[in-house]
Amino acid sequence: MKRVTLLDVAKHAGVSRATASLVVRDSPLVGAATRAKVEAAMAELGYVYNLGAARMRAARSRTVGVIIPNLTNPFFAVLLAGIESILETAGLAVILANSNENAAKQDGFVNRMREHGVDGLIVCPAEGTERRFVDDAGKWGVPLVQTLRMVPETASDYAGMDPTPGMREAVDCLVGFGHRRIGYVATDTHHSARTERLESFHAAMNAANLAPLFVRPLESTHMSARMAAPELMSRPARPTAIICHNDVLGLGLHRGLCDLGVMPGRDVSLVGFDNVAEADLVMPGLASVATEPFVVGENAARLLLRRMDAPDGQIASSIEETYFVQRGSCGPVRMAAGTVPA
Amino acid sequence: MKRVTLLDVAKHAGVSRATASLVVRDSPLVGAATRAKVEAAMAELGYVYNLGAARMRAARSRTVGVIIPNLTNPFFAVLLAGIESILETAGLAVILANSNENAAKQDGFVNRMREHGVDGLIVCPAEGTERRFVDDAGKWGVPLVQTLRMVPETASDYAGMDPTPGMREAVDCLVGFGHRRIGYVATDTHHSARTERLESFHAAMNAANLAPLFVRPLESTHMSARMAAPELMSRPARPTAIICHNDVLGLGLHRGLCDLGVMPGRDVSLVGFDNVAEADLVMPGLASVATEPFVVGENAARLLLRRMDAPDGQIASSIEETYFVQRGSCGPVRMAAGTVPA
DNA sequence: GTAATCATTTAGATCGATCTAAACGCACAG
DNA sequence: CTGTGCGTTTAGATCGATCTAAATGATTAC
Repeated sequence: MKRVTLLDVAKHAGVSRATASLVVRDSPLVGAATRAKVEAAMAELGYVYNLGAARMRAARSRTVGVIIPNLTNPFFAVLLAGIESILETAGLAVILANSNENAAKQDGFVNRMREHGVDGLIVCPAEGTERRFVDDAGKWGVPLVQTLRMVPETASDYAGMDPTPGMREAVDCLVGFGHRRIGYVATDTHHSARTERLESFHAAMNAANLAPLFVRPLESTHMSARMAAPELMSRPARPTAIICHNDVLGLGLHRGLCDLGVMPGRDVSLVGFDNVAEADLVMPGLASVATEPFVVGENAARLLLRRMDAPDGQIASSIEETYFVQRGSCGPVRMAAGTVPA
Repeated sequence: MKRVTLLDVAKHAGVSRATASLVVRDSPLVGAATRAKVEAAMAELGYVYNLGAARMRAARSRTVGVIIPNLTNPFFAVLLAGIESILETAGLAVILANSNENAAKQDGFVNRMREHGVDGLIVCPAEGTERRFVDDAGKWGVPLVQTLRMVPETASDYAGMDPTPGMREAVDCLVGFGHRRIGYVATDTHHSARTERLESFHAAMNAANLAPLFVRPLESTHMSARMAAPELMSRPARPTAIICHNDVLGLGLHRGLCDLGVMPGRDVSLVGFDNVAEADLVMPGLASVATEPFVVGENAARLLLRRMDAPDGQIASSIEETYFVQRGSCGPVRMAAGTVPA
């Protein structure tokens, strides 16, 4: 029992192989009667289209490579879900790879994907990705969309978000509550998203005529933030409010503060970033700057589709706005409980 | 500027196309000197292997299809990460699809993956998947591994976990704390994982000579569990402990109880399932039955590799144990605060 | 010196689709 | 009746690898 090929279908339907090929490709050239005959034959024989063979002759493989730095972070998982939903609708299969923030591994994946003949690439670049990475894709003629992070000094389509408005609202809210000693907890990995958020923090502080109390880099895990809480709170100039680069850090710190008996929103105000589902579950709720990773993913996929359509079109980008979601973890500054006077 | 083919490489290295082909496939038949020459030529010309062409002649496509019911659930995302890590090491690319718990969509994906000529399939079957689904895969000769869920009355390799020991420990812990009125919150989707956990709950209760106080199905979201808290606590026979089918429900309920001023671990004991990272962040920590989705994913991938190696080998399965992680959300039963005497 | 063995290498057919360019059938104008 | 145009269909070459089976050359055996 051999594989059913297009030739078998053609014979069974009494047409030529070429005609059968036109039918599977939904060509308008073929007559309605013939199409019906061929489709019947396909159903009867249980024909399965062979994309591998197709891709050899045609250029397209109906396949897109997606490289994500860390699948276990729900934020990226949701981004991926957004990407997948759009590509799926467009009839494109997603070839997935997890770079684990490893640029070398990422290079390997791109090679593998070239071997697979992907029609395009969506990448959230791992830390330390070099310019060459993006340039090469251009040289090879593989449409590339960067998402959430952008390799410095590179030009490609980009789907991301703008932390500025949300950060501004967050700082304004804190300032409105009387906070003046505001610290920032960053990640210890360096990429454009880190820079972007940190810069928007500086800008917002500037606009409020304040200087950041500190910028503290931490490994982006719940545990490291939780462990860092005592150190952050025992500084000589104790912060009255802290903004975190993401909710992983925000939630970890939330718990770390609770461990110390320091109540977020009462004893110190706390703001996260990403507004993950869990931010609304802790007590008090973690205020957070909201972004929609699913939508960013959709945008990235749409940019890629456009690029595949017009490889030489103008470079485009799509930036999602952010906004501040206030919850119990932000409250008025308290002079009383053990705080150092301003 | 045309694509570099194996023939170009062969010419450049002064060997035949066949020899070059042997080199790219790491065949032991080729001499060391020749191999070096060819590899140099490949590097020099910037040759990229064309998997599409290869797969046409050979059987393999170095590609595996993975279908997950819901990417936005971190539990599945981690499962996927585990699968990816093993397949990646084996040099297999992952073609990803998100069924969204939709069996019809899932059928579509399998077709698409057949078109792509995947060498195997790892599926966590969507709710309502029919027997036919698994049988078809067998008929088509596509190696299939089911994971976390198993379509009833089907035979295939399977990587899952056994809730029994963890559930037993959880119930024993609660009973040890004096609890006798124990309720269970299930999902409203029906699949083998739901049944398995519910049955292990019944078994554990039975072993403790207790009857379940109630079994309440809920949509598997934080919000639905949070909203259900008042109803659960205002029942005529008020539970002193509740076990939840997963941590999404557990965390949602945790928050819902806090909203009511009912303190988990003091006023009511609460147990979740999956032990997601966030279970340790809420206050008090959510006790949970732990499973390692990453490991289950790895197991699934390894089973598939074995199956691809030996298509006619014995059907195998790999079951991860579970264990109970006690945290603040479980504590001694309190007769005082508004509880109905046993 | 010839034959047999072994490790390498190769020519040519082949996988299953798509492409190109030409052919076909039919209608209609001249 | 021939020629032109249009919508449909087709033969045959082609994509880039792998397979089979045979050829090659070096080494050892007799």
